[in-house]
Amino acid sequence: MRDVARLAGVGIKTVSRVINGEPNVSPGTTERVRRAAADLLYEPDLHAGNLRRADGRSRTLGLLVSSVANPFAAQVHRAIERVAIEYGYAVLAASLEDDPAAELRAVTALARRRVDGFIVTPVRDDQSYLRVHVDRGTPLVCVDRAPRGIETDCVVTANVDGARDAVRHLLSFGHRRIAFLGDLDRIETARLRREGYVTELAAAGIDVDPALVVLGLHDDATATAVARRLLTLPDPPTAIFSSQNLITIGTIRALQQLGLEHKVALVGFDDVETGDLMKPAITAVAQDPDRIGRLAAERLFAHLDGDTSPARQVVVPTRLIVRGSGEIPAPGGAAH
Amino acid sequence: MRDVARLAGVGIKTVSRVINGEPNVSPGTTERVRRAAADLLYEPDLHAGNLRRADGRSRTLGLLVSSVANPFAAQVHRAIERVAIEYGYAVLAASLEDDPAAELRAVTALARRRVDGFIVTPVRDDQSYLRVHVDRGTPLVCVDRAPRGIETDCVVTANVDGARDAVRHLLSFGHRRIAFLGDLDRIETARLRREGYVTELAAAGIDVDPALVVLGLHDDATATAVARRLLTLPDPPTAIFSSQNLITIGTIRALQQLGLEHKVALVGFDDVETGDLMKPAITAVAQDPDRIGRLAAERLFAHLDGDTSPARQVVVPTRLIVRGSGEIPAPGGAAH
DNA sequence: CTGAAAGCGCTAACAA
DNA sequence: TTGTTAGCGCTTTCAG
Repeated sequence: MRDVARLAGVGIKTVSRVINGEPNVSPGTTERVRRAAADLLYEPDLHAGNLRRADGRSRTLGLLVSSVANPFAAQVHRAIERVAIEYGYAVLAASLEDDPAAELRAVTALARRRVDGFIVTPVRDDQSYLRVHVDRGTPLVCVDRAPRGIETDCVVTANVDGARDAVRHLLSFGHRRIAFLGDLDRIETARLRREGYVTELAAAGIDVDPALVVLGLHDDATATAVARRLLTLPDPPTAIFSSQNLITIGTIRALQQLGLEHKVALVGFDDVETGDLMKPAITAVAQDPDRIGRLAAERLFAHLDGDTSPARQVVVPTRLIVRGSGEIPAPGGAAH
Repeated sequence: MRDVARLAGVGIKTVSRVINGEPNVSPGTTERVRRAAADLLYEPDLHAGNLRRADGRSRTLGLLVSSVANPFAAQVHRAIERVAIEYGYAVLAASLEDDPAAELRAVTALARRRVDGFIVTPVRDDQSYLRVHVDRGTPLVCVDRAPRGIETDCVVTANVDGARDAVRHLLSFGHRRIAFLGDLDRIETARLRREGYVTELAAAGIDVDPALVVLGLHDDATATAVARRLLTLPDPPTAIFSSQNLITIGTIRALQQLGLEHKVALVGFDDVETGDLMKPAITAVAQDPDRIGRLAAERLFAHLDGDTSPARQVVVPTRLIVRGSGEIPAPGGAAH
């Protein structure tokens, strides 16, 4: 910057003014400074400026997700990035892979890089440790899962309602024996979807058969094995509600292996891309990652802009996509 | 930091030493400083330190990809992140959406944040503008596409060979009329895959029928329309090579709509997730995003560690996944 | 083993 | 409209 000032024949502060578009610089001077900066390929150091700048903003925000490679998280990420760019922000993203220790490490790493705000998918039992950062003026918005131990804005999918929709849909095709294949129960979304399943069955006056409920699934291979076991039970389910993408894929594989894909109904939570290309096409409860990401980012920037309204939870509705696999009627069961 | 020093009853430099794990601090002092830092919830400011630190490293690297939401790019991203974490690095990612202007904007945004290195998927015709950064000591590695106008390390998929494999596979099932559905020709990977298609046909003594080659496809809806048109030609192709994920999906849809999915062979470049669940299951030339990302990151850190070996291009081989759609023989054609 | 002083690149506050 | 001085939080250098 000093070099630019020297080359332009001005003081260093004038360069600063031009760089930051501050007023009270004559057009001629502005032009000379610009030219000098271009000649020297000068690139201002944002972080150096922040050290002294009144707002001290790094114009960078931190995002913690399950994995940047997870399609749902990646779409949320993209939506956040779109909003961030509008505000001149860059995004530092970190993958947690559902590891509580990783959550802590990532927050520290981002805090040391002085991100202006956090968007976090909670993994730990307790997010109260984040209060320090919020109190210091680094706002926090949670996505996909509600935080615990701290009151903060949060944007989540309508997990319970979505699951109820799925189960109600299956019930309407006469199913009474509906299996539930769920993820690790310590994951909030998994718990809520199971809750929706139980609630909707109860509302229909059906007792949950524990033999048809399997939790703790986390990958498609295990899901396939479990689905195969359920489907070869003496009294098998006539329909399956799979509560997560990989589980749905594993279940489809099991159905195909047993030649049951046109006999046993299936509704998955979280849409399977290319689900419309399978036979039968997959009926699914689709989430709206784009909207979730956008809303989360907007809440974050609202806080950065000084909004101090109380914490609120935004619930983004799901959409049932009817494509075939969920409309297979129960054998001998009541019609639609 | 001053507060921590005061609370611990030591000088500010001693705090710095403890924080950075420098030697020559007595265990007792170290402990007092640690405790004071914990009490005050002190979090060192990485950027402030870099201002004076000899290596001036922000321990942050910049990644430019087509889109963080693109499954291929997201997997590359995750692989890079894994290596980055080993080195104590965080990743600033930006989506370019194949927009040349976005490439420039993103590089500037990251340069101002003083990333220590760039991993870039080139979009523009020319990357020579990046030489400034390289000369200043910010290494650059390109992924997925080769850079132009600058010599730098680069990790890419074996596009030509992969395409040749696909076409050779189809030829071996007696096909002579093989259609090519390609992306925008200005995208390097699209061009190379077409080149592989042309080369392999030529090697088999077959002239390319221009009516069977369609370029400029970028989404599945257009691909569906184009595939339908080709398949309803008076003299339609007996096999299709689709050169990109979305195009493959669009082509499958067209085949299904026309009831031709078991009649016309299909091989796609870039594996379709859940391709094994379709009927027929989709034969594909799979890329290896994990390896690509890992290798790119390793090259970058090698440079950061002082490696000054000349620029080299690393080509990551593809793998043909045989699943069914690619093994449909040509009608009346020679057998396998 | 420890601390004081200088300065990294920049902006705030003020003076000219 | 412009420049000067101080200082952001930290590390370097060097003296104890």
